[in-house]
Amino acid sequence: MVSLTEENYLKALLSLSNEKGEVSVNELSKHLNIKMPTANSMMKKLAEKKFVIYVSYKPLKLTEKGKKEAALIIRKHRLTEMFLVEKMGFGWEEVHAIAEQIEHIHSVEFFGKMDELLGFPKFDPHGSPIPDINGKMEWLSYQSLSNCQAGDSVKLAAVVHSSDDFLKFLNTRELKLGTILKIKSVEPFDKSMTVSYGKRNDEVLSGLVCEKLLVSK
Amino acid sequence: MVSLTEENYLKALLSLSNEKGEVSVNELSKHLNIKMPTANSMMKKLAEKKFVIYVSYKPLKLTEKGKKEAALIIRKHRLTEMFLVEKMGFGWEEVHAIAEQIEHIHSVEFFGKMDELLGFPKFDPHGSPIPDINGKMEWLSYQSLSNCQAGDSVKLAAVVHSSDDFLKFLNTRELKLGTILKIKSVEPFDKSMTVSYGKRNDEVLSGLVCEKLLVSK
DNA sequence: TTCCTCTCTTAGAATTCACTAAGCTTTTAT
DNA sequence: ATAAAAGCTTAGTGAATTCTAAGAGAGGAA
Repeated sequence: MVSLTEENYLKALLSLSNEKGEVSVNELSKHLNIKMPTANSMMKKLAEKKFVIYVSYKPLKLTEKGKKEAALIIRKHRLTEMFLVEKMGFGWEEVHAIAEQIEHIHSVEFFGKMDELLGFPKFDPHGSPIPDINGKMEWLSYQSLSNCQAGDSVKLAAVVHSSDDFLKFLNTRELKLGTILKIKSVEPFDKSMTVSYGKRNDEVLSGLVCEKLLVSK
Repeated sequence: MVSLTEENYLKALLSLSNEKGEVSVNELSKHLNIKMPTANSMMKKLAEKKFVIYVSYKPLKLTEKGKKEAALIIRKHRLTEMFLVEKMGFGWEEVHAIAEQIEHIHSVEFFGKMDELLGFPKFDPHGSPIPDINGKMEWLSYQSLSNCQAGDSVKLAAVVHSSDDFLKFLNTRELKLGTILKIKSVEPFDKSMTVSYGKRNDEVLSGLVCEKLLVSK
């Protein structure tokens, strides 16, 4: 049995996992807005339950069991986001907070039905991959728009760490997943880019925005 | 702020309210599967929050504030049940357990959208009335099938205390809300009834079943 | 190397919500 | 009317999750 609180810790651990799959207690506690000692004792608890490998003064690692558990929660979150957008008419900037709650619902049938009604989607409304029922997730091979050059023509495939405000900003610029961006120029000073897409010509995107846009060629 | 636990107590109090609007601590604790002292101390807490009128050794009463709060939770529950049946393809016997969890989601927009997509339904899949956004609920004027007589022709309008098993039983007999029942005879000994409806003639319904079927004329 | 700082851990306490045991009040039955 | 039964309350406990305060370890700078 995994409590709601434990689920949130597991999800955070997976999101924060770097290439090494390691997360510091410090990072974790900041991400969850809790104090370090709280995170620390929870890690001992999750270690007892074999979700986490905990060694004093060492970074945290999810076990395979922990990764799967976390991926299944992320699956529920992303399926929900997709359902809210596709079947209920919400905007992509509105769904995170609701999915954050619904991801904790215990009902295989409920999420199975969502999956089916959506036609077994592979990605959520923000372009993030939806793990399958076994917790397997395709890792994205997208790159940041920041790493592209003038002259490149790329497709907007996903957004990262998408806050509501950032998504609303993208709405005002009519930037949606699938949009083809032609990079006119890159300003070396602040990494801002001038791009054209759809009916819009020579829109300027700040370096910060470009970093958060993931594209494929 | 009302916790998930408090919400469950409030909902139970409203469901158990009799004509007088009174509920005993004993009833409450049995209904929620908790021990009496636990219910008792929660009642003191809810009394402090002005949801309940608590007087030692006297039955419990919801305040107007408490009734509204409870009705809004029941609203979320019943809207969810309707959504699961109408928009997601669940059977009426499958939705209670899921709605029991989703009713605690905090999002006005989420339930507003459900309501809209459903066309502002007045009743849930079991025939129970859905309270409006202000917590106002139309009280049903239906009567139990048990109170009808041979010769009566009535419409199945709702089911009470509908356990999954009871609803599955109704499925096997093709008994749905809206079905017109013609009462052929009533067995005085055990109150069982012989009824005809749709393509079925002379089906026998036990007294227990008849009690749980609410009908209109 | 030694010290400073950042990070991590331990200890102790608060809150919420559950329990058992035992005492008190009200109702019911004789 | 009184005793037994049923229901209600108080008191003390425990688990889960959070916190603050303070001590312990690790890494970098001089």
